Amino acid sequence: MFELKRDRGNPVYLQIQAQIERRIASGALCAGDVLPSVRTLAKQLRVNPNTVVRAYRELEFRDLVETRHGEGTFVAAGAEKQAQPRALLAERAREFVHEAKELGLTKEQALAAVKSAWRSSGKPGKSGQVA
Amino acid sequence: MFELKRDRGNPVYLQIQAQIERRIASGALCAGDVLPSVRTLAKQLRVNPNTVVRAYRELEFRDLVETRHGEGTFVAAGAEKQAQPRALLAERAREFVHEAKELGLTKEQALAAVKSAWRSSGKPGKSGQVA
Amino acid sequence: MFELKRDRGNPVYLQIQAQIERRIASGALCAGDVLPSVRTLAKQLRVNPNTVVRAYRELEFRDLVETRHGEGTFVAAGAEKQAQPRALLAERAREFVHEAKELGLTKEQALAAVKSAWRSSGKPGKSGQVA
Amino acid sequence: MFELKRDRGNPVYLQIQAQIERRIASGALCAGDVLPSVRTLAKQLRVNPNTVVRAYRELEFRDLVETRHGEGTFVAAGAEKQAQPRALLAERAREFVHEAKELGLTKEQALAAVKSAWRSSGKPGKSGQVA
DNA sequence: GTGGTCTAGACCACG
DNA sequence: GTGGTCTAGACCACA
Repeated sequence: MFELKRDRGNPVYLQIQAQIERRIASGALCAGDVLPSVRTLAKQLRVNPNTVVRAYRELEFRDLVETRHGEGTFVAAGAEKQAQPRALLAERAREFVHEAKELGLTKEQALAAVKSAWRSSGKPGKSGQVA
Repeated sequence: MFELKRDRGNPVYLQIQAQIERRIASGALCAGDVLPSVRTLAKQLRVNPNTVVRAYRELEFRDLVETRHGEGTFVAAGAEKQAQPRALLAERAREFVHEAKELGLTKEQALAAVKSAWRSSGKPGKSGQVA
Repeated sequence: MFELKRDRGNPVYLQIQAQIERRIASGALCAGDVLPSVRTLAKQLRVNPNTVVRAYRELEFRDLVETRHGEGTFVAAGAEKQAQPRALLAERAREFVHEAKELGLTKEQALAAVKSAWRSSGKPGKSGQVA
Repeated sequence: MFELKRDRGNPVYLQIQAQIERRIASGALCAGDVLPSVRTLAKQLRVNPNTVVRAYRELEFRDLVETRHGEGTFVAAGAEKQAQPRALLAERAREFVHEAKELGLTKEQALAAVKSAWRSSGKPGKSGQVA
């Protein structure tokens, strides 16, 4: 379900945070849904539980999730209002465009790269539900 | 000339490296061109000279630049062969697409985001062939 | 300078946070002042550095302090506006009164306890500067 | 009858313990009185019964209450001698004063805060002698 | 030197 | 079982 890139300059806990945020934004995770338990996710990602804890804590700080002691971590009510798909994507699009320009590519070339990547990428999970 | 984002999990020296690499790929920097001196660039970016040194050192290790003692740092001959615009962009496009799908967006929405970002982005620097 | 109580149900990192917040509120710490370095404070309090890091991070999240990588942790500009002495004390006063009432004490007895504690407590640090 | 604050670093079972202790100290609970049953209190506080059990167990360990199998939990004879209102309050007063000083407040300001909190606080429960 | 991230593993609180 | 706090100690990024 989750995927991590273990490279320099891409803290694991931020990757976890970002993925959860995107799933909330897409509606794949809805208010009230349980997140995987800290230990479960840690095991799944082959990561230290503390790293997951940290990701969850920051999401809680931002009111995207809430934790109930002894029960688990849940998507907070109203979380979908804070995690807007368009806004999250716009930022990434900006970065992508910036780099494409620095590489001296034309708009067409950049778009072609996206289309190509879209084709070769597998079908998304249940996020396909968004029209 | 250079731009830095000072946020968590985005090492400055990697950003410097990446920007230089992209300029080499785009042809904005050609074999034999001088890079700004360590001190100059450090001052310009308001960064510790050691950070620039580190970026240059790794570029040298990858044979993209070469330092000539007492003269400066130059783009290496053949650097453009190692820094392929398409390859560099493809990786970013993949990431972009992956996130867009996680956000539950359609291909059209993703492309629209790129087009929009392209429009609202300023003209590139001296990155040549972009009209 | 700092004091910790190591008892159940009083997380160390929260105590550190609270003390720093109170010093900002009192003016003992002003915008721009450096906090003790993570390692220094950890050693002073005989606590694990990570515990201090955690306290500092949450303060940063609340914009009470800001960290400059490689330089240190500083009191943020405008921090004094967020840390209001009266507000911080009012909450504690409420708790104190609640417990005093539960103990069946009169207002006079409660006030007497505070006066007595005030007398037997040492002079404060430089927080005495506030009139 | 009981009130809980569900925040970080304020174990529920300790809050229960402390409240019972204060009521014993105040005379609101006398030797021989029955405490609410574990299940009743658990339901009332919307807490897991085990948490109440734990609070009662520690009170029993300190000889403030005693459990009679099949009958319930009772305030122990002589409990009032161990739970002294003044002593319990003195500790809290010390903490309160310490924080007030750290906040740079004067004695008068601290006392005013207590008086104000006293006024705005509701009448206590059955804690007797408070007018 | 500074702060940042991560691991391994212990012990506590709660259901 | 769940999450929360803390430790000891490693390695990285930055000044």
